[in-house]
Amino acid sequence: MHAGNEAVDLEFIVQDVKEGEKLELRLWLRMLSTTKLVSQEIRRRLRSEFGATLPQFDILAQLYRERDGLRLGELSKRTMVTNGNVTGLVERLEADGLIVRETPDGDRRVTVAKLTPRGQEHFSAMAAAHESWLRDLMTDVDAKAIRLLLSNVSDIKKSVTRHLTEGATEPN
Amino acid sequence: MHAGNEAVDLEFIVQDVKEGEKLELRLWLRMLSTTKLVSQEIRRRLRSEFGATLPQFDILAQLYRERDGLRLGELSKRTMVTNGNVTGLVERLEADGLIVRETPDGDRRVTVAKLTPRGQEHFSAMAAAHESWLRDLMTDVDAKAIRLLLSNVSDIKKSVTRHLTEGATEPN
DNA sequence: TATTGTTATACTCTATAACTATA
DNA sequence: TATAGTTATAGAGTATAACAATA
Repeated sequence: MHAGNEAVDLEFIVQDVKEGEKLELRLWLRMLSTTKLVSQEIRRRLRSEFGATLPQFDILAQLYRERDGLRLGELSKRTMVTNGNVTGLVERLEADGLIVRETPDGDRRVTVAKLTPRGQEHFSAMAAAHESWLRDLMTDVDAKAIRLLLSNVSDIKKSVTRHLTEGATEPN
Repeated sequence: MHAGNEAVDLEFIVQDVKEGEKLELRLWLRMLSTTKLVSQEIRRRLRSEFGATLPQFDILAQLYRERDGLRLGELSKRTMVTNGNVTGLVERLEADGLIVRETPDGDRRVTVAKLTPRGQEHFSAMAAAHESWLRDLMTDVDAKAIRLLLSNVSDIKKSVTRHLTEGATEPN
């Protein structure tokens, strides 16, 4: 796919320099395609085996770890889904009987969503399957690399978050 | 949020073991949330500054690097978008005057999509902006970590791909 | 007035399957 | 018969903004 042998060394150098200038871009594209690959598979399985979508799974996961439930605004922040769209997601999950909405005494503007017993059971099964899918898909990656990735991906997230929040609040 | 001090050590150990058993899951969740964070920002900027979506950007990027264009089936594979949906994406881009569809002589079933001159110009500007957004967002991550991530994320992708293709073809 | 959610809207993406034209 | 694309359909997600109820 590349040019003849005579030019290999030069090409290699040139390519290396070029790549060195776009490390962030290359990493992003690689993360994006990898995430897309895995997401599509996970979404497919969630739908066929549990009739759920990824955003729904995300909502349930948040509520599963908060037995007392979460206010919709908080749910919105944690899932990075806008308020208006959280309403729609929560409505579908409520229609499925997996969660309920309650208005606590004291502040009637507030709505708290929490899992029903059936929702807990259902999510528990989903989470177990989900975890085993991932273990299976990543089985060739050694634990050391995963630990490293965990920390490095966190660093990326921190960097991005910092730049986004700074940009929003107009820093010094 | 956690129990009293007496139980701390035990809890710590238990949690460590638990986490040790779910490294893949934790990594996936972290990658997913990071990707979502970045994607939302990139999508927002692509839309507001270029009136484009991420899947559209992806299509254009593929065509940009193949001056002679690509058959829609190939485009479908590379972007991980189904044939039918590629048709829709390509139609919108053609309506915007960024690409054209042509049927080569020889096999009239085939459709090749390629960038128009205007599409090349437009994408060139998008790609430059895109690259600088990412450099900016990831600016706090050092080059060494990025190089490491590049290789490790590749390993993940390979592992996932292997397991998906094996599963599909029923291996030995 | 500010906050919490809801409603409304318009688009795009996604998945699946049936279908047409060509080979 | 197999292949390349298209069409059709249904359902969700996403972003934005206007709105109602409550504080």
